[in-house]
Amino acid sequence: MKEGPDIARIAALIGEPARANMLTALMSGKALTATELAGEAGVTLQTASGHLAKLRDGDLVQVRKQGRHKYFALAHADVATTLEALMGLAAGQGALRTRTGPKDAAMRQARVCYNHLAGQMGVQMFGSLLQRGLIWQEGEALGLTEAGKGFVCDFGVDVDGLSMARAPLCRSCLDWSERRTHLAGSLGRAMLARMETLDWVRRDRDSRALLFTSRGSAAFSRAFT
Amino acid sequence: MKEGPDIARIAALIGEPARANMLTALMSGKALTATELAGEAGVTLQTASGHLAKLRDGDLVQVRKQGRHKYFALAHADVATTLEALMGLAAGQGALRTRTGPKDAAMRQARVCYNHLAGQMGVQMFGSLLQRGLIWQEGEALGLTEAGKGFVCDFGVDVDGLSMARAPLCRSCLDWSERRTHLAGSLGRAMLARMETLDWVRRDRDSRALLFTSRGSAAFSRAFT
DNA sequence: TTCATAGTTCGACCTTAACCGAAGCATTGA
DNA sequence: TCAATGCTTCGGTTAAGGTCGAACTATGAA
Repeated sequence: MKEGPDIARIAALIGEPARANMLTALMSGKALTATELAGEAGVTLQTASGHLAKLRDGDLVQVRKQGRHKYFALAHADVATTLEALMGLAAGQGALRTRTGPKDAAMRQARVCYNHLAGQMGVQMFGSLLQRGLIWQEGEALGLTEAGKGFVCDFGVDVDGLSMARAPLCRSCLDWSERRTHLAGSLGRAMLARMETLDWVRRDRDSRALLFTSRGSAAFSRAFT
Repeated sequence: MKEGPDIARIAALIGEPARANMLTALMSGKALTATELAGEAGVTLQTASGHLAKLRDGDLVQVRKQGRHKYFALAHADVATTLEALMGLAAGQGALRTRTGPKDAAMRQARVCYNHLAGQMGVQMFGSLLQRGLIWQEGEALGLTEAGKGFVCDFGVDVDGLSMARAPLCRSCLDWSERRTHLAGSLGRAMLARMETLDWVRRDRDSRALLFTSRGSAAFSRAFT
């Protein structure tokens, strides 16, 4: 009856609509201020403040103070993974919030997950890298091969700089729409950033969807067949 | 503000202590009656009945009627996966329900997850099978190689019978204590069942812990080095 | 200093839902 | 048919917690 970790505490934390909206918004990977999150959740600032304090207590979000702003972000990648798992369950039973909006298709094709590429394109990239022996996978563990290191360098990402940092280079993340793994970790983040620099892809103003430019779309399928 | 699947609905479903206890109990893979679940959750039968109806509505559990009993089980493996993810978060922040009990160590070493082997031993078995090329993994997809088929047959599991069924043979499942993948799916279930038949391992009466016999422990490490 | 903006705290409402007692079905067994 | 058991439904109570207005504390800018 009372074995294992206390699942109810954090599930309840996520299970409040206002807080769930905030967390969903933070899945974009961007750090948002309390006021912005209040807007996302559709509550007043006071209410949001209370919620954010609870999320903080529960170690689901992380705060950075900057001047008179407070920037909130997901505490770590595991939180994003868990949220995706929950989305998988919710989507599986066809319980999309309202009707599936026009953005839904775009979201499934490509979107930002925490800070890396997810959706069909994300899964495609992951599969391509794996098949060509540029990354290896063993259980949950994931890494870049020597060949992969070369490839990523050519792509324009500073691998050595990334591997110096203490954050894991490669991480796997389960896609809620595709139910497949895609590439997360600091490399996943860097790859997406690089694609944005190359103007392959642009972020949608007010959703997590990613819009590939026609040039980017062609280049992407050439690079990750 | 309202994009993506409705995460709050099911998180709230899980986020009620009584319901969370029931779901945790069902992680054992055993189907339990309403009365048993009421006991697990520490509520009266009426209350439990209400909770179970909600879990049913939310497609988290599955019911089978048998005589005047109603047997409840997790709806599908994805639910178990999500629960494990939540446990990972909860355990990560050191929020074990009470103090870590005496059973905690045993649980981490070996326990039943839905219906297959989890914990250190589960991860060890998975790693061994993968390294010896008996199973292959690509993204979330997982399968048995030809060599693996032979191995499993020798072990005493009827592979052909399993592959006839429509349930997936191999599935990966993330371990909350080890943070690594272990083997789920009908094969994972059959492997555990076989080990029980061989009396390598016995189930703890009232927890998810698995207790290896001394003979079984030796045989296990010989089989899955 | 004075004003404006970002965020927190307090207090009072109010909705929601968990809870159990009691009565009601349904299935089984005598 | 009658009793026993397993589960569900109903009603009323209670507790928890989300909500916002208003007052308060920072930080920054004029």
